[in-house]
Order: sequence, then structure tokens, then C-alpha cells
Amino acid sequence: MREFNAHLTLFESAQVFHFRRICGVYAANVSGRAVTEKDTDAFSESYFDLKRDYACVLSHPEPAGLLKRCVQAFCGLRVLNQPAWEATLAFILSANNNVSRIRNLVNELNLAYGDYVEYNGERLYGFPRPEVLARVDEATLRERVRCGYRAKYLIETARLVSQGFPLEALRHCSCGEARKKLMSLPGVGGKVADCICLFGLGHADAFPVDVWVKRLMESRFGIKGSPERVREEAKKILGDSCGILQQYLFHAARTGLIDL
DNA sequence: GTCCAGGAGTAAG
DNA sequence: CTTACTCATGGA
Repeated sequence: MREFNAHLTLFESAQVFHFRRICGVYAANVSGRAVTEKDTDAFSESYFDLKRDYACVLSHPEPAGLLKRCVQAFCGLRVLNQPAWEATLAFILSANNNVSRIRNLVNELNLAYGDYVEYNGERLYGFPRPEVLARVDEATLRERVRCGYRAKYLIETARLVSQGFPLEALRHCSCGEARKKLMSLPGVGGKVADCICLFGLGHADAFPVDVWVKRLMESRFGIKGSPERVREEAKKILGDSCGILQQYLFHAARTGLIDL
């Protein structure tokens, strides 16, 4: 199954926040390149996760046939392989925020401190480099990006990364190890760490538990308790590719396909 | 005005 | 190891 729904994946799914539709094509600056939904090069093939067999993953025998409905409704939704640093910034900004506001914050951050590449005469701004963000004054960042108390987290995390915190190296250790190390970064708790693992480090066995997934796992799976407990139980039930399944379930809950 | 959003940090029990 | 409170912002 090679379906790729660009609108769903790049705009609606809330795993990435800076894609724009330009002349009917979704495009964004990804680590300094103009990436569009039409690209077929090796970088984009990896970024869009086009090699994974989603039919196989989604055939998981999950109770109540929930996934069947999700697969039909969200055919072509894929889990991106973003650069770790880009996912880190975006999901630090995501904490206790709604999707439309996260999109605004990411775009303001990139406009203020990132570089741009051109696509069809339009400027696509990318995430600021760690060394750049590390030198930004906190009050200035708050004022320009309107990101509130998250400004401090962005700057301090940028300092650690620019001073050698091995973000990309976490791609090669286990999800659990990566998660633990990510949580040492300011502004990165368990849920944000799971998002970085899933969307930015290629760990398909990460399972982010936000308010929607928590509600869904309780109402449909009977799993209650702390997000930590929900995460562990869900991983047992859903297996090694639980993160991919999480994305479908999250979207189903958020859009109301599944009433909670 | 209150409540909520892809929560995290901190202090306290 | 849990719970309770605070932290900015903007839209509903």
C-alpha cells in the first residue's frame, strides 16, 4: 500500500506544522531544502515514509474493529520522518496548545529566526539553527513569537543542542533510551519526548499520550490512570508499530470519527 | 467571564 | 511515587 494523502499528512494530521499550499502543492522548508508532496527523491521518500507497508501495520487485530474505520477514513495518512531538531522545536511549542496556535507559533519562530529557500517565487522559512536560537534573548523571543513561557525552554534546549547534545544520534538507540535522554531537555516531558521519537527519530514504537488519546484509550480500551500507565498498556496491546496506529487513532478522536 | 488546547516543571504529600 | 498548582496565549 503506497497511498500518500498529502493534505491529510502534511496539513491536517498535526505532526508537522509549517507546510503551505503553493499553487495547489504542499511545500515546506525541511532542513534547508524545499520539499513538496510531488518529490520522489530519496530524501522525500524517507521523509514521507513511503517505504513502509502500511497495509501490514494497519492490519493489527485491535479490539472492536476500530482501526478498520480509521484506515478507510484516513487512507494515505503517513507518519513522517522529520529531522529530530525540527520535531523538537515544534513539539516543545505544542505543549498545552491547540493545533492552529502551534502552527502560528512555528511559523512565527521560523519567520523571525530561520532561513528561507524559494519555491515558485515564494519564500519557505525553515527552523532556526540551534546556534542561532541559543543566542536569542528570552524577552525578545516572547515578544516576537508570542510563545509565552515556552521561550525559555526553546532557548535552553537550543543551547544544549548547540553545545553537543546528540539529538540525531538518538535515532540509533532504543525508543526507551531516546525517550529518557530527551526528557533531560527543558520543555521536554514524556509526551513531547514520545512525539520527537515518533516523528523525528523514526521510532515507530513510541506512543504519545495527549488528551485525545488518553480519552480514547479509556473509553474504547478501558485503560485508565496516568498517561504513563496508559502508554505502557497501549504499547502492550498495539505492539511494535503502535506509534503508527496511534496516529490513526489520534486523528479519529480529534476529528470526531470516533465519539468518545 | 470561563474553558480548553498533541503538557511540563515544581513543590508538597 | 502520586497529586496540586502554576505557567502564556488565543479561540470558542
